[in-house]
Amino acid sequence: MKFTLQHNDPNSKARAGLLETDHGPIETPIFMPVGTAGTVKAVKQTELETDIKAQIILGNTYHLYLRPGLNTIQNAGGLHKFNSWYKPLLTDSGGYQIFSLSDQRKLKEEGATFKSHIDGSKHMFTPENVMDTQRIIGADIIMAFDECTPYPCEYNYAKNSMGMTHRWLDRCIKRFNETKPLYDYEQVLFPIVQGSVYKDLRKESAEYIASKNCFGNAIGGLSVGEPAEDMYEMTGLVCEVLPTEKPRYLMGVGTPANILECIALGIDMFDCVMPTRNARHGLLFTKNGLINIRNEKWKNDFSVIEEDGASEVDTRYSKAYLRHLLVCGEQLAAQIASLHNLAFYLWLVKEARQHIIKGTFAEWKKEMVIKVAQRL
RNA sequence: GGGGAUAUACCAGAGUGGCCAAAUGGGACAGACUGUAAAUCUGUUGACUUCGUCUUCGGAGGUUCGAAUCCUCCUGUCCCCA
Repeated sequence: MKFTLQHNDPNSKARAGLLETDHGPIETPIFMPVGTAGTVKAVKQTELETDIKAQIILGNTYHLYLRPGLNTIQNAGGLHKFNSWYKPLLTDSGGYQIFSLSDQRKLKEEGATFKSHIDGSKHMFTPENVMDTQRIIGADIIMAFDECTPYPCEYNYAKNSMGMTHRWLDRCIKRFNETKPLYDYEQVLFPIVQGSVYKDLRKESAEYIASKNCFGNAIGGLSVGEPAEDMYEMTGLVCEVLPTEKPRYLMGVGTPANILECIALGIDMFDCVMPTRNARHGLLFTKNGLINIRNEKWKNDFSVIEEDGASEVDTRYSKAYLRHLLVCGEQLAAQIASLHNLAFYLWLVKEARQHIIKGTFAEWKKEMVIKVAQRL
């Protein structure tokens, strides 16, 4: 695997790069659609390739481990073969589920014990078995096992948690280095910076993570409810510390404006459920702002979803029709809206990349962050 | 023609003397959603300027300190028997 920095924006920390994997190239900055259970909800793989032009998607260790289970994934020959997605894959480690399923798990130095959200059965995740599991799933990029701290988070809790995440990282790296890919392509490990919203912790964590010299680095524990200003401050601070020549992945972010702001701070990779989940709930992202397509005002608006939209669905269907489908609870609504939102997100980062290459990113971004946050 | 049942807010449907501006569903209208326990969740849904006040439970009248609830008549709907 190889990461090449291609351009630096003259007026910000934004950069354009190329990440080359055995499953194909990824042009950064990039947005990675979330496909937790081996599927980007409501979107077919064909559509991911042709309509959305996704270059990499996510999977989740916790969910895939519980269902269908590792035997099935291994028998399939890994997740790429199982879900017929032959472009790059990234798996999250289950660290986020320590946060989101916090009432169903217990944390110890050894690892985390979970009660399955599906059947209540008990399971233990350790840095070692999470590495093994991600070998079996076979994502191109795998994530270290960490604790994603909640917000707000007491300083002492954040500090102790960060310490454990660091110790877990050492164990992840050890296990990762002791094992080999099960399939015939390379896998790389990204460690995760933690430290909540505390500058000294973030700096310490970033330095620790950087010292491990992994292929790329991630920032976690943000976009969990803190003010956007805190998220930007922490991201900026961490990007100052993380090595320039390696890809930086900001986990779980975010809104279109969040993404643009963080590209400007030097982030290369993003993922977020927002475009897909909000699509299913009727919120559309467009280059001119947000549309709650369920609102009555679209009932008789037969204009297309987005005139110069990035997806085929944008000019094929009217707002009134998509609203109708959503109000009726029709599955096609989720499909159209998800295609639209994801295509917009991919368009956004592609556009950002082109502006970085042209050197016009900063001014373009300034206008866009306002436009995309407007309510239509 | 005879007998019986029923009428409640946008719809369905509880409520059978005060705790009822009226349960619960649905619908409608709005909001939330950031490494997905989410095709989920929350709020509003008689009027007025909040506390509160006023007008509502087919219609008209009556009983009562007090009525969606009891009585009388009227109107509508449904069922059974001829």
